[in-house]
Amino acid sequence: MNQTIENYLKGIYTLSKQSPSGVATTALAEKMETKASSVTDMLKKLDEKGLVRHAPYKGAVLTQKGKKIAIEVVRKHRLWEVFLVEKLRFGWDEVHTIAEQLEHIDSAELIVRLDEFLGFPRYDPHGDPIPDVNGHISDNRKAFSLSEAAVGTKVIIAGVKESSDNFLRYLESVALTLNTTMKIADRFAFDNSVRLKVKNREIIVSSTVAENLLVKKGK
Amino acid sequence: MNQTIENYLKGIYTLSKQSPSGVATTALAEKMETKASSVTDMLKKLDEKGLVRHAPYKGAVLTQKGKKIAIEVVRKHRLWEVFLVEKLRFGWDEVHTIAEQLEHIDSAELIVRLDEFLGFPRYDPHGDPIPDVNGHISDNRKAFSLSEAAVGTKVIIAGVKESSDNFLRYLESVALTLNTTMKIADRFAFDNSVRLKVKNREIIVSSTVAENLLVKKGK
DNA sequence: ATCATAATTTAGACGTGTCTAAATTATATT
DNA sequence: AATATAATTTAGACACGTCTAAATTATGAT
Ligand SMILES: [Mn+2]
Ligand SMILES: [Mn+2]
Ligand SMILES: [Mn+2]
Ligand SMILES: [Mn+2]
Repeated sequence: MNQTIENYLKGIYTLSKQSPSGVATTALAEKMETKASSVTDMLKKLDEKGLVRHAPYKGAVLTQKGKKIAIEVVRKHRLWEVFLVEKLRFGWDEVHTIAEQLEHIDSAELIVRLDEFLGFPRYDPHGDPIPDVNGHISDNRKAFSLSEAAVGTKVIIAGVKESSDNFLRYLESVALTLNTTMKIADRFAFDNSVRLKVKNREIIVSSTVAENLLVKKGK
Repeated sequence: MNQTIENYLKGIYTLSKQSPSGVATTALAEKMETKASSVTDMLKKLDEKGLVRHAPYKGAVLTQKGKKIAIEVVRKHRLWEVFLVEKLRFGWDEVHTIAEQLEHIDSAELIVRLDEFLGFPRYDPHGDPIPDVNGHISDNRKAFSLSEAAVGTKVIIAGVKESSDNFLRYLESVALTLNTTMKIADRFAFDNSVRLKVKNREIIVSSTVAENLLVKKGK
């Protein structure tokens, strides 16, 4: 299994959450930073290999075999991200491109040992759940978007919807990092921005930020 | 810089210790597990890129630029080997193929932090010196072959000349691992096999083993 | 239902790294 | 010095992953 194929499978897997009936060629092309015609070529190959079912003009769906590989890649990606942040002290905005490479290292035993070395983490540095060795994903966070949190409640940052480096760096700079507890002080009707109380300080975040920040109920 | 090129440069670098005037196409082909014609093709490309000087029929020599890259790859390979053995508890015979992949991860900052995380190791699990960040290799082991050690002297295992998995597994199975202290009890003239005293036990190793085991003076 | 537009696929090409078979050059033997 | 043999390069091909331009199919607005 090579890198290109693994990256395509992961891309299809990610996009299929939004469009379970079939991932569009154009959407996948954008995700993979390539051209639609290249995607079509690759989908044909993946179909021949039994990793994807590709109905021309109808989009692509992972087979069980393809999904299994995709989830394994996600597991490896997230475990390496934990390693980079917890052991090598990288920031959560710095680990994506490195993990993007490390996820393709081909050694099952390596991942078994890495998992153990890290203490069997359940979530990655962005709050995303780490699939177990059988590919099962259990997300116990009960997370919802900050834009849906009721005014007056306390919440804890549980993850991000969007994990672009820009967004992560913004959050880092205003000290809104994973597991931060905060109180929803206000939501302003005119632009849906949200005022938060974090420890001793207050901060107002835009509706876009609120939309993309995942929280869970706090005490 | 891609994997194939890095592997070729490393291969040329390793072989050039035996033949500094130029690495032969055939030798490189065997090392790279490919055909001589493929090697010729690649040497032409590397020459064009300024990484190698290739005089047709005369062999290949690394340029400064090529040597720099080769040594960086060696540095990364050996640091990852230390990680695998020291942190993930792999055996020294299990790490080569994994490090062969990890050495190509492209991130200078990653290696800086890995080096620090490992406590700036000077030698890898096979006793080979780890080049520093500037590509300088300092080998303070003063190691020599066990086959040259005088009878009656005490020596410490400092490394291996040949690091095939088979040889490493043999050494592991007879508990002749890095930093083991032993006394040269005898060398038998008829086949140059060597009797060693290690702690409370005795073991006889063949001349081939003695030839490929590096030792330094012990107390 | 027709037509314009957008999405997708196909056709033909290219760079990379590899191969086999044939040609060329170096080397060793006589 | 001529010749046999080994080493090396060249010629031509192929799989992979990509591209541009052209053709095809789907969609939705009228
Ligand atoms: Mn990747
Ligand atoms: Mn992540
Ligand atoms: Mn390698
Ligand atoms: Mn080593």
